[in-house]
Amino acid sequence: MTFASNNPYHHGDLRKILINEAARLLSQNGENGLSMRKLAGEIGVSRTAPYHHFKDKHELLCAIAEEGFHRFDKIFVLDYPTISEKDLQDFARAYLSFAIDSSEYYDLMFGGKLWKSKVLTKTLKEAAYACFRQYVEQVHRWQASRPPNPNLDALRYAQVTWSALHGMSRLLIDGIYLDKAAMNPICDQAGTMFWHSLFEDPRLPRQN
Amino acid sequence: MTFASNNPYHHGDLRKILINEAARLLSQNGENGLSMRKLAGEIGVSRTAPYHHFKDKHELLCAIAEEGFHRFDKIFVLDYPTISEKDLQDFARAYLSFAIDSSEYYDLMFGGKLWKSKVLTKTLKEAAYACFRQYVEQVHRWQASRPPNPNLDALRYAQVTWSALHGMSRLLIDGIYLDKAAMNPICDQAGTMFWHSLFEDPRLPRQN
DNA sequence: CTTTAATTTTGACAGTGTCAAGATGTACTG
DNA sequence: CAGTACATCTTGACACTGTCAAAATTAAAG
Repeated sequence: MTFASNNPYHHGDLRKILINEAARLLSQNGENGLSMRKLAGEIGVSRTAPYHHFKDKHELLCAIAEEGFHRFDKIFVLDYPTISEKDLQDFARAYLSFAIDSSEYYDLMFGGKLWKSKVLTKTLKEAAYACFRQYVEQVHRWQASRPPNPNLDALRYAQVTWSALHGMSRLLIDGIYLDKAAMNPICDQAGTMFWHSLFEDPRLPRQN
Repeated sequence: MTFASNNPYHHGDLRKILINEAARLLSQNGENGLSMRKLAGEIGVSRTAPYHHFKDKHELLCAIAEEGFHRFDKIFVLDYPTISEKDLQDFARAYLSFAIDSSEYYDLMFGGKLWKSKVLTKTLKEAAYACFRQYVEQVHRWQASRPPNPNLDALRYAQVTWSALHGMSRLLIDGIYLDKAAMNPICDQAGTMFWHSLFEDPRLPRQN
């Protein structure tokens, strides 16, 4: 008889403990502060114990990233009845706030370290793509809330605006070119650009 | 008397050889394919020989990144007499082409690995910031070539558009959300957005 | 209780970055 | 030329990493 609802392991639910502790070490000591051995030591278990719950260090990181995506996609459920320029600026702020406040998660979720390997966990891939799909749908809803710009391909728009948010996040997190103190005006600028591309009036004369 | 113009070392100019070979290993075997020991072995020198030319592995990587920036900023010298929408799209293509074709350089130049450490080589910092300054000046020239949008802050605009290019590069290189086959339409979309924000006519009625 | 399977540990291996001491070669000084 | 000073390279060592194989421990099933 198991001694708790679902504790089929010696150590309680070691898998979950590993993920939590790993995430803690990660956000405390950064990328290089997390090693399999230190993680095991911190929990009080032998060096190779984690390998019975995760094939790899890679697989552990995938699990953490997946958890990150589940937290992240709460950002995309804000569908206002009608969208304003300020709403887009606030959306940018929300995206960047997550990226900065949970930068260790963000690094994992959108870092080449995981993605370049091409062997992402199936569940992680799903979580990641669900996030983007949700955003594309959001764009469709935004488009529908006003007389739409017929020249706008929603997918391309989603890709470019996401890229901008991602680029801003990366530059801010890594401390390249962008200063965290300037986050608000940058978000304003981005939101404004997003806004005008969404609803740009096609009857205007093109200037080129 | 030295036996060549500037060969004060036993091994020829080992420093330069190290940088070149390191860059080669990097673009051939990727980030993890470059270790100090393998690098030394490949050149045919002992494991710690490189440490007399670079204090750190970090410092070696800084040197490579610096070289990358010097190649990179050739992209920003294209100042057309007058700028068109297509020019901006082509500029985006040029940026992404460099990022993708020299992705190992790009990873170093704009990767958290170096920047997060906060101890960048002085020369690398200068090269990196010179690149961005050059772009800001480019934006000023673009603005001057037409009746400018008075609502536009050139610095903010440069930051956001660079972020977009950087984000697109990252997503493409890492294989997240963006597909390399779709690079052209994505660049078109980005260039169009950049264009309309640059010269948006302030006399138009805002729709919000 | 015995068998089976799940879980953890110990020991080992190859690889990493980097330091300290010594060896070797090069360049300048008398 | 001799001898000293310095730059460069090598050898040996240390602590750390991810991960495998085999043995030991514990829980579950028959």
